[in-house]
Amino acid sequence: MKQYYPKNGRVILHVDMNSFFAAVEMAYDSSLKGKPLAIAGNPDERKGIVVTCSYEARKFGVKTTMTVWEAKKLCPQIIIMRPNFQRYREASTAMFSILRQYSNLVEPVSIDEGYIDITESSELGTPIQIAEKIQKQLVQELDLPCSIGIAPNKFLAKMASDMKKPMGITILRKRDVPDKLWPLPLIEMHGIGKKTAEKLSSIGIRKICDLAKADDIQLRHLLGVRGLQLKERANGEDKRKVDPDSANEFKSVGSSLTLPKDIANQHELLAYLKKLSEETANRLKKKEYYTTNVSITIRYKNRQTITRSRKLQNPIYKMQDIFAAAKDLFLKHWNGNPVRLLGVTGQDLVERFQAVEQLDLFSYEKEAKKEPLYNAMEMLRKKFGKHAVTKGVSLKGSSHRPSIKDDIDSI
DNA sequence: TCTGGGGTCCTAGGACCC
DNA sequence: TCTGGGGTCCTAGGACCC
Repeated sequence: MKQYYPKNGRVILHVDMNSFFAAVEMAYDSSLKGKPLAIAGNPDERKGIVVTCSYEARKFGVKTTMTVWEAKKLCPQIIIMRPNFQRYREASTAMFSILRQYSNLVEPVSIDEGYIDITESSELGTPIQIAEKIQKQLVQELDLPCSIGIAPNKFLAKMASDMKKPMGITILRKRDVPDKLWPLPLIEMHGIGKKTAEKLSSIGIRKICDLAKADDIQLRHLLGVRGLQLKERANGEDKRKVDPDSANEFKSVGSSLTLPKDIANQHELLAYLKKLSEETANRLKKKEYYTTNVSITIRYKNRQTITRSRKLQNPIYKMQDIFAAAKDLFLKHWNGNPVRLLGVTGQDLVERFQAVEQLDLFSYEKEAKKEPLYNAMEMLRKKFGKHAVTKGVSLKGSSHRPSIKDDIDSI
């Protein structure tokens, strides 16, 4: 049994739930089982797209991101449901708690997939036995199917889980790479999308084996450092660790909406912007984050999309503050044309307890503002270290901070 | 009858400081 | 008076993923 757990290697599983949203609905209502089912974000046939569909629907050619009307054309008897995110989150939580029975090192990647480092789990069986147990348990306890990849690193595990669906278990060892990975077209590789595949195709790189043997200088020129990283992956190398904490560390939180129709009326648009600010504020609150950068997205009728952002002097979390910043950006950058989509996002997040420290600094700073500047900075450095002064707050802007709070205008 | 909503990471240029 | 170059921050946009 020992040979499955090499001394210098790792054993990583990638668990990928099969057509997750549709499967959860089927587990919830067994009368849906065996039927073509699609989950679509918007019931409106014109803009609604398929988020997930059952394997029965896939037989008709229905695919993710297809519009609802296209799906209905291919499969007239298809059942369309709106997503029940609460239901999916609960199923996801239950799924990950099962995975954690097999190792502490579980890294959720999204609602329906994650990595498990089972290098230290040899007492539970061979990697294949563990994968089989997990698969069986997920079906027995949650009635949910999955595919599992087994490999010495995350990239290969991810590629492996994709190779057999649904309910597959695939091993991809380093020595399997030339036979199993290299023949695949580049677009199948995790991390390579349409644009990158096109770029690489222009220099004759079309399969993963071409990338594995590609010239470093040429790759760097074409794709920057990312190109070299992709080449490593194509050779089956990936040193990224399975990090159980990564899912808790948010970089941004936002909310966006494709409007029911294209809108050019400023008051209507501001009303939507306010709603989106509220949603963003609620989500920040739930996650216990403050934001120090507000960004807006405007997509016009012709799908041209711009993002505009503003770094703030102090962390904010209230809907009114977020809306004021978003409104300001919007009025400054909207060109007056009909808008298709609006979004509001908080970036450069700080955890609440850190944000409170920073807010304290601001009040402290106000008190100290009549003091010579170097003096105030000295005091802050003494209290919080250099990092807090240079990274967290800017003394320079304190005397004329944008009066966001005063800028609120009811609409 | 076209194409959602949630994210992450990377790059590049300009401003500014030393 | 003229000169270089490195480092960091901010902003905008692109590509990718589920």
